[in-house]
Amino acid sequence: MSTLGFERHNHARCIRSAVDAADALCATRGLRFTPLRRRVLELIWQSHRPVGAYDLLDQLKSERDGAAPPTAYRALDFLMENGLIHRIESLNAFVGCTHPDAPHQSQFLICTSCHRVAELSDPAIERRIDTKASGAGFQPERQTLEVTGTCDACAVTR
Amino acid sequence: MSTLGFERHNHARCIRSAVDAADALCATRGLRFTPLRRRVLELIWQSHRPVGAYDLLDQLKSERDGAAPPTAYRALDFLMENGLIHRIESLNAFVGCTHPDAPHQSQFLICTSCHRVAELSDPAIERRIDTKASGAGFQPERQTLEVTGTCDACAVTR
DNA sequence: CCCTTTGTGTTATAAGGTAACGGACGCTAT
DNA sequence: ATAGCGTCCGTTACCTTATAACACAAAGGG
Repeated sequence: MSTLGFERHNHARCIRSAVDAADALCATRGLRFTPLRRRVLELIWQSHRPVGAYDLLDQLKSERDGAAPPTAYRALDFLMENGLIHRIESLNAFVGCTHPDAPHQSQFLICTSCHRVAELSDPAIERRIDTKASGAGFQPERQTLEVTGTCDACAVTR
Repeated sequence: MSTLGFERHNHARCIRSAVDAADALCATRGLRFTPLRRRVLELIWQSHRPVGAYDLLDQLKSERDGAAPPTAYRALDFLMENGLIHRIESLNAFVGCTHPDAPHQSQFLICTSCHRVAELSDPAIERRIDTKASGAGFQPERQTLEVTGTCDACAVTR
């Protein structure tokens, strides 16, 4: 199995399960998963590549009249606050979260060749960073880890 | 000693030594450390807080005629390429590198209260991330680790 | 059914970043 | 010394990303 693990997965199912999970999560927490928010989450899940807010906005514009930057950003804010998507800081872009139920820090492998992204999700690294920061007298709240490089699918192709 | 360790340091010396180090490094590598580049490095080192490109530009404008965005960005690019400054991705801002001689990944503690920043510089974490990524078949090239939270000086004050 | 809260439409503007071209300056080799 | 070349910087224009502020609509609780 390759790094980012996207070779043969059923992506339609992938999208559906992400949206279903979001649905359930919002129901549980009493959050309003409005049509706009749902649609934005679907659009983000169209691929495993991070999506820029304005790319998203272009799609929204073609679907609903009067979509403007705040239309996109407000939905993105909601999705981020509730852990349904992550922001890739080094790309100013957004990607679906693969396990929104379990709280976790942002850890990503980013392929500079195919631009796909995978969550690393390593609790050991997370703890280690936390310990190191705390040991220095710092109270850590949020971690952002972004590793750029080449995924093995792309490495083979070269 | 507190987290970010800035209580009683002589900041004038701090700036001077950073610029001297840059000077030496450029001499060694045959790079042109022009007045503009030197000045931008000095401005970035005015504090241990990350500086936005446009804040920098405002200062440049007051010092030299016709400073425009490319004036700032070109100098910033040079300084980054040569490891003299780091970019804080989550803030779209730049901060001086505390040890430009030793190649290392970007690791930062960022206080959301005083906005000061310190390099973590933990080779063990760096290696561990590298190992984990490689183990997943990914060829890592660059790491960005940014931890936001509260430094102990700010924690006490609350 | 009214009221409050939350979400969205709309306009405007702020903040961050790059492309492209021309001229100036500093090398090096003749 | 100077011609030629490469790098650096000035300059203009423009693009991308993000937020502020205000008005209206819709949802949900008494």
